[in-house]
Amino acid sequence: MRLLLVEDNPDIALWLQKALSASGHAVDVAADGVQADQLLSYEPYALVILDIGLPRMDGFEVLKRLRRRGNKVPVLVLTAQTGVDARVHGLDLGADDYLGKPFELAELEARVRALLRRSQGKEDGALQCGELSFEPASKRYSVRGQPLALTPREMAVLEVLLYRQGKPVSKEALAEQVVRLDQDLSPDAMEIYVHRLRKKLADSGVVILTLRGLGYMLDVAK
Amino acid sequence: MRLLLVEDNPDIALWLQKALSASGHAVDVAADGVQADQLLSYEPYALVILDIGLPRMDGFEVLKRLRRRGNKVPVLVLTAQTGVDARVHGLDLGADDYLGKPFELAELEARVRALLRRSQGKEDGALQCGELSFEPASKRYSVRGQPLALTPREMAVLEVLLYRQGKPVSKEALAEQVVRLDQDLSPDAMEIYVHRLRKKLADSGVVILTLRGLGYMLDVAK
DNA sequence: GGCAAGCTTTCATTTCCCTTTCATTGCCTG
DNA sequence: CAGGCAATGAAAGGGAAATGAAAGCTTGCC
Repeated sequence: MRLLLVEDNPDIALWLQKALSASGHAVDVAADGVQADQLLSYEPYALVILDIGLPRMDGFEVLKRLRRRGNKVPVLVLTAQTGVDARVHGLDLGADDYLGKPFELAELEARVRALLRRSQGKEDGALQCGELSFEPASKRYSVRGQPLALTPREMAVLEVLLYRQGKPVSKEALAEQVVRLDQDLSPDAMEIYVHRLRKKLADSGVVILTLRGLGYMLDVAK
Repeated sequence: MRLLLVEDNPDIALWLQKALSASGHAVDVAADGVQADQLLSYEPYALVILDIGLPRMDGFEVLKRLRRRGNKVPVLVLTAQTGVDARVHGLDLGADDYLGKPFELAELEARVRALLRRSQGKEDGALQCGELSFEPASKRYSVRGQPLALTPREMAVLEVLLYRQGKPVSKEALAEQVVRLDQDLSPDAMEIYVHRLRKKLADSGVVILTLRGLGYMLDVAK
């Protein structure tokens, strides 16, 4: 994972950079707020470790500007200020975690792991295939940002196909995933849903292929 | 929003429940740690207010178990212990904010608002959607500056929809956020509130869409 | 060609949602 | 304390969308 460490004290910066590199991360270091702000506006990072006391632009300002640009990257704030007010301030600005100095290296590493894990977990929230994307949390599909109106059954079928994109799914398997155990549904009904889905997905950059005798497969259109 | 208040002192519990209910929240009360732990494992809350000194299981343990289950609900910790150690302990366990006893009611309410706002990923004080705006501090809705007359239930429903604007909210989820545990309300009643809200929001530039099978969604009118 | 698998349309049924009505409750006011 | 009023939510009827069976048609494979 690629991290940005924003820390003006060269000793601490070097110490943390070494430790985090040893954990297998790629660590960039910014020594002041302006430099951090610039890096963050065009480089993609998986995590930011942000000191508050910085030359030229303080950490709160860096954070505020970051969030104002709509960047959702997880931010771990480091600070010597232990007051609740400072913590509340940081969290209100969109920090994801907070660590007061001095801290144990082990604790920092644990929090970095936790934040990365959490943000990775969020990403399995957005399934994509070609121009089609799916948000499991809200059960919504969209094509190039345009929401796609699907019926519940259609959503269920498409979801299964999406999770197994590039792999064939038999009609029987589909039927089992789509209805509850206590219900009875002929696998032939899948043909109807696939038919309706194909119409609605006509210009979505995604197609449902038929693999005769095997089932259906979601794939990007060519 | 539906809150859980965990407080063993009946006087304080009643006082806070009344105050928070007056702010338009649905407030359940748990009088000991075990009860709180059980409620938190199967009821959805938007916020937890957690006293530390509790019978049967202390607040730290409740918090630890809550986070271990992966529950991310915001937690505001109340405590008579003013030491930094206790505070750090609570925050390390995953508390989101910290308030020492005694406290002003106004401060508690402010922190509750801040946590609710932050947990929804919003940064502005006033929630907005199209021409409709909502002031959390005073619980007032207005359209183009004109105040909107809503009943308490209508406000509660609209608030939930507003916090999740652009995302569908099922009737069941709505019902759970709008009423307390000891109340009984059929999800079908949501249809009535939505119906009444739609009439009152007729020319507000905001519509409540029906996503069949999914729920309702607040969106700007087109 | 023949057959099986899949495609498409039709349509009755079911499910979900909208809307109105009305009994009940709690609060305000005289 | 009575009467009025607003809020609430259950019930029921109507209607639109979703569903899935049936049946005829098309396509691919031998």
